[in-house]
Amino acid sequence: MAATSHHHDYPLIRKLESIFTLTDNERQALETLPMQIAAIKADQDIVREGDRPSRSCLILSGFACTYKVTGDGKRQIVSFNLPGDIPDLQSLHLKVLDNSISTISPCSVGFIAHEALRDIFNRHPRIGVAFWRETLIDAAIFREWVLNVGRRETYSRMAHVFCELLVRLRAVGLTKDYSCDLPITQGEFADALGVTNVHVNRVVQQLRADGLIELSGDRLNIPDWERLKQAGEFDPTYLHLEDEQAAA
Amino acid sequence: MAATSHHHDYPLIRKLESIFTLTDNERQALETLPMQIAAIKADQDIVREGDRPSRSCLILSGFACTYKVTGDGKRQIVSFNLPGDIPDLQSLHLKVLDNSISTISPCSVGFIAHEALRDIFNRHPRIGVAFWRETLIDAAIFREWVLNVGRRETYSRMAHVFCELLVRLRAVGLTKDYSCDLPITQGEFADALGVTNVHVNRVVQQLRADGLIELSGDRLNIPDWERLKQAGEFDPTYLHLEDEQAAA
DNA sequence: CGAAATCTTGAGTATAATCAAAAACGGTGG
DNA sequence: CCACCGTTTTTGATTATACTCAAGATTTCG
Repeated sequence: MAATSHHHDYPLIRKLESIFTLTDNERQALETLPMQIAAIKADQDIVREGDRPSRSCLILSGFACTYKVTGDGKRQIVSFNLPGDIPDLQSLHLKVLDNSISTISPCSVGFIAHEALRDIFNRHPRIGVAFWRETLIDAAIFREWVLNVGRRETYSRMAHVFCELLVRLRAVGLTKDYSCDLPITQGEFADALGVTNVHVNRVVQQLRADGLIELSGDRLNIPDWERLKQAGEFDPTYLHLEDEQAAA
Repeated sequence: MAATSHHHDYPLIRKLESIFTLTDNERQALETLPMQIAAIKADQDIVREGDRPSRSCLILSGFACTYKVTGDGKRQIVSFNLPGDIPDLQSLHLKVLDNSISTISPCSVGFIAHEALRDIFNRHPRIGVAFWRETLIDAAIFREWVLNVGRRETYSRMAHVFCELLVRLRAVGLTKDYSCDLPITQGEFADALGVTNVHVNRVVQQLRADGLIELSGDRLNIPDWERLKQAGEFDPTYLHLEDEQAAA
């Protein structure tokens, strides 16, 4: 299930290009970044809290999540990881992982050795800065997540998460208008929002009844973006998308 | 109230030295990092959400916090900022601030121009990495905060915050055994934990009654560290302190 | 000393959790 | 294609946790 590959990763390069124009050298360095590609089934841990990885994982396709667990086994998802994300990039500088990362749907994942990352950062400092920036955006998402979980009621909280997911998916080209694939169960949303699956279900039904979302199976459609944004108090500034289009 | 200064900042240098040994050159560069020092009263914003700062602030003394606000004015503190912290270091690479930073107690703050930071990182790449690492630890603290707010009941949540504060203060030499100054009101804890001040009060009383904390005025003492740790499920791994002493 | 902020207490209410079970869905193998 | 199984979604009834509102006590600070 694993192969070494030297090839593009479009979602990642797309994200970087929204910040600055890559030189040919930089682009080529990224395209040939050595990467071990693996297909991973749904609901499998990619890395676990306590690991001391010597590589980081780039999500090539599929949905994953970063999570932590309390002593009595309650899971808290602290962010969803989408194609183009490198959810454990921090392990480059922090020896021990303080969170686990699991797939939500089947994923294709590229493992990049820390050595290769240090090497490309040395040779292309702007790429290093761009990757630092990515970790800063992750932190911004965590901050917003704290606000969401700490201070918004569940109705608004759910609306907010749907908005974030749509905007982030659009930034990597995985939406069609206001629709996207969303293989996230209500139980997983519960773990992300810090509530129970029963409660998520009731709130989802309200959102549906209010005409803010259409959610069935793996598919999300947002019939009224403005009202959903308003319900979730969603302001995409914290995602730091340079592309005004993507943020709108 | 502002003066330009070229001098040490012990808490910051101390934090960096816990990661690796500074060369004389590196140490000197840090000690002479140009910095505008300002004394700021309690409960003043240092920077505000939406700002586009051209400098970052280093907390030299006093307590501050990073916070965000919901549409209806509810505040969520996403982390406490202690001496040695640079809570808006991210503004070096993210143009727009997505959070505000306010003092909690009177603070001495050093403003460092982004230009000066870029310069020192160019000349001393290891310092750049060390600062990147600091932002990654901030992110780790946010993750733990999400878990705390999302999945722990208030009793445990409070215990956890007291543990985190003590360990972080110890790392910068601001504790004496298991005591420290803690100029944080119950209302501020409420904003940090996502509950009301009334509820914080009731839980603090329980923690006191159970002999886990002694809290009066600006002073915290922890009579039974082991039990408090247990109550808060506190594991300091996420703080990524290299110094085993500090983490214990 | 006096004003303002902070902490404390109480009573009633709202939000969400828990427990339990039924319905719907999705994928699998015969 | 259909029957079956496990998962996910849905519903209902009860309970727990934390909020709201309001007022009083205490502390802090000028």
